[in-house]
Amino acid sequence: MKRKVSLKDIATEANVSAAAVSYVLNGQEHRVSPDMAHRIKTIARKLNYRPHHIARSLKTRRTNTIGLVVANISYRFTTGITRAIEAEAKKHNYSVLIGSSDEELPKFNDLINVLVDRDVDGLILLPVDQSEKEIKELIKSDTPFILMDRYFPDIPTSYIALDNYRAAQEYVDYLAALGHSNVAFINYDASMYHLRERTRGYVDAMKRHKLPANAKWNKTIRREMFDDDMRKAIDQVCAQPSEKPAIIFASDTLAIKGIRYLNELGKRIPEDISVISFDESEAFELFNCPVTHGRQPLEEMGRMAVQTLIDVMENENVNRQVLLRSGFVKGGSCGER
Amino acid sequence: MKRKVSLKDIATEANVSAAAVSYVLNGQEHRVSPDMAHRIKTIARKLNYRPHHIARSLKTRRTNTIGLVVANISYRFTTGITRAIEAEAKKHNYSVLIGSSDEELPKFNDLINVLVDRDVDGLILLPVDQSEKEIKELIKSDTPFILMDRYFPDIPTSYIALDNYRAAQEYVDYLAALGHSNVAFINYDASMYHLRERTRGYVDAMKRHKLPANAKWNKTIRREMFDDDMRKAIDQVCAQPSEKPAIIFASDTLAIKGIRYLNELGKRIPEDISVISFDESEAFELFNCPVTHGRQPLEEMGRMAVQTLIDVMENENVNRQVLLRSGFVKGGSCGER
DNA sequence: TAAATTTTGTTAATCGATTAACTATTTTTA
DNA sequence: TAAAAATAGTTAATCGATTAACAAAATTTA
Repeated sequence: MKRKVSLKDIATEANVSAAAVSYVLNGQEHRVSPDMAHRIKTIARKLNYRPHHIARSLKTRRTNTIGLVVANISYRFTTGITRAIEAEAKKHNYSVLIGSSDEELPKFNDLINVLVDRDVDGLILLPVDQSEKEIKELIKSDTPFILMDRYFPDIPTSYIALDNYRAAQEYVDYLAALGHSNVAFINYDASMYHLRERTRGYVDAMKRHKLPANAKWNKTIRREMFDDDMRKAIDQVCAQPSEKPAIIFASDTLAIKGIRYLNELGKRIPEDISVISFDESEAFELFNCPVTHGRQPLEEMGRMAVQTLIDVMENENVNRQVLLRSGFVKGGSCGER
Repeated sequence: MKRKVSLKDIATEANVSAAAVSYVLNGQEHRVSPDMAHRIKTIARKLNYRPHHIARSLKTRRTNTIGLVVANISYRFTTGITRAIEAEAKKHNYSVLIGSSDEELPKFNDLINVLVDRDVDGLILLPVDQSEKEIKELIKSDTPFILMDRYFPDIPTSYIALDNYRAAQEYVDYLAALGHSNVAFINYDASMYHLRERTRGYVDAMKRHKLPANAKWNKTIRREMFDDDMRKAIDQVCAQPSEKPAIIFASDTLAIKGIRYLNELGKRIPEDISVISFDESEAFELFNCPVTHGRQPLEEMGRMAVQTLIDVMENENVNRQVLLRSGFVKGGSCGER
């Protein structure tokens, strides 16, 4: 690649010092005469000057880059949130470096190190299960960061997340209002707080409606026994000799697998069973019945994440916790129509 | 953030010059005595030295970063290829900066400029429709880059893509072998070469089988009239008073929309009509019939893309064109079983 | 009018690492 | 043993931009 035009080239051409050029090109015009400012800007444009970020960063200690560690690049949530974050970052003149932890702690750590090594100015993290220790280390290291989608209530960090507790309650309320009294909840058995909040919301809402939320209805799936556990859970829910049941799936992956098994069993949705999924999925597109599901306010999350991170970067003691309300898309999978 | 440990800190502590430290830490150990090399490495480890990429880049003019411009971050193809590229890039000690053009030419140009401004060492591009001019400019600018998935046969660039011509023929052959003689092809009307190759493959294969590939069967959809054109195309295909037809959709988005409309029409797949999709989609997951589709060799594409780009970066006159063979996943949407 | 202030610049150090060019010492070769 | 070569380092310039500190000239103030 050819060498680019440098500040000095402009300075030479304009017969002034490099400092003057730097001032003019960085909003410090008032330090030189209007004439000179104009001359420099004209020449810069003529030579098609592009500032050399690297050199600037070396001096300013800022790279105008933020690091984003997502849980898995192929989640639907990821693509949406990435897009929103990049858009907002661009507005503030930041680029985004993305890494995917694939939900694995070692990769998560690696990525943080790589990004910090690359001198990102700050980090937006979707922490993986069991990463509390790492997050605490990160606080100590003085690296500006915020958590997103997932967080640890006991660790005082800034975060932007969904109000999962509230969303879960709303789903139960919705099903209860439709006359359901047998509402199952199928969740991963992960220790992640945002997932536990979903279960807590379910349980509390069921109690409030005086409906059962015991082990018969409140199910967990181990990732390493995904298929088996899912089958067992659904078999048990369907075995209850009572009125038409409903299942709330705590994630899209759970919903897809669950609905597939319900299909295998010949259960019709919503005639034989109602279904709600916490997240949406492309897989619902061609399903014979539109699936009622939550909708994460991705744009808003992305926007707030970037804005909050910038605040944190600019002011060490910013500490902001945001819980956003989930949207709710009524399909037909609860027999709505 | 705290100041990091610098080369100089190590030099001071070890009582040697910074140059010596630099040599030792960059595989030039032979320039100093084993003793000293050992002492320096010990101290570097003790102080937890992390090289300052920015400073290094300023001097070496390399950032060890490659830029990737995808067509749309939410395509399934994108997530897969991104993952593959990042993995391979990491092996070669490169980071990846990603941008999404959303199939829009102005965004595509912007992104290239942003990435070049950020001093990426090279670019992997999925060019958008009508971007020939920009690609030619890029060649002139001496920026190392390769094209991926899409390319322009008249522009001498390196590229990694699918053999779309061949894949389309294979689908026709497959349908013909199943006894189909009415095979429709539904494609976008875009001018992009990789899409035209799909149509060309279809037409040539139909001719070879002495089957009709005229306007009745060979359909195009305008993006700006997507729904209308799709309905018309499918209505016409279904209106042909003849035996059971088949449709090959030239992309997953076309397939999803098409299958939805077939559903609306009450057409059963594969009883009333056979369907093949060029690309796979998550949306097929919950469809009542597994959809027969192509499968792009993502890992291989990503690997070859990074390797080729590195070759191009290291050696100006590398010019490599690679056409990979698509995979083929037989579902049941052609009445296979 | 003299002092103080503002305007309009410049100079030079600096960020952290790389590397060509050099020196001094030791070892090898002929 | 003298010359050549290898070994073991160091010095100092450099990458491109930023910015504190300075200085000369012009303008304002008292």
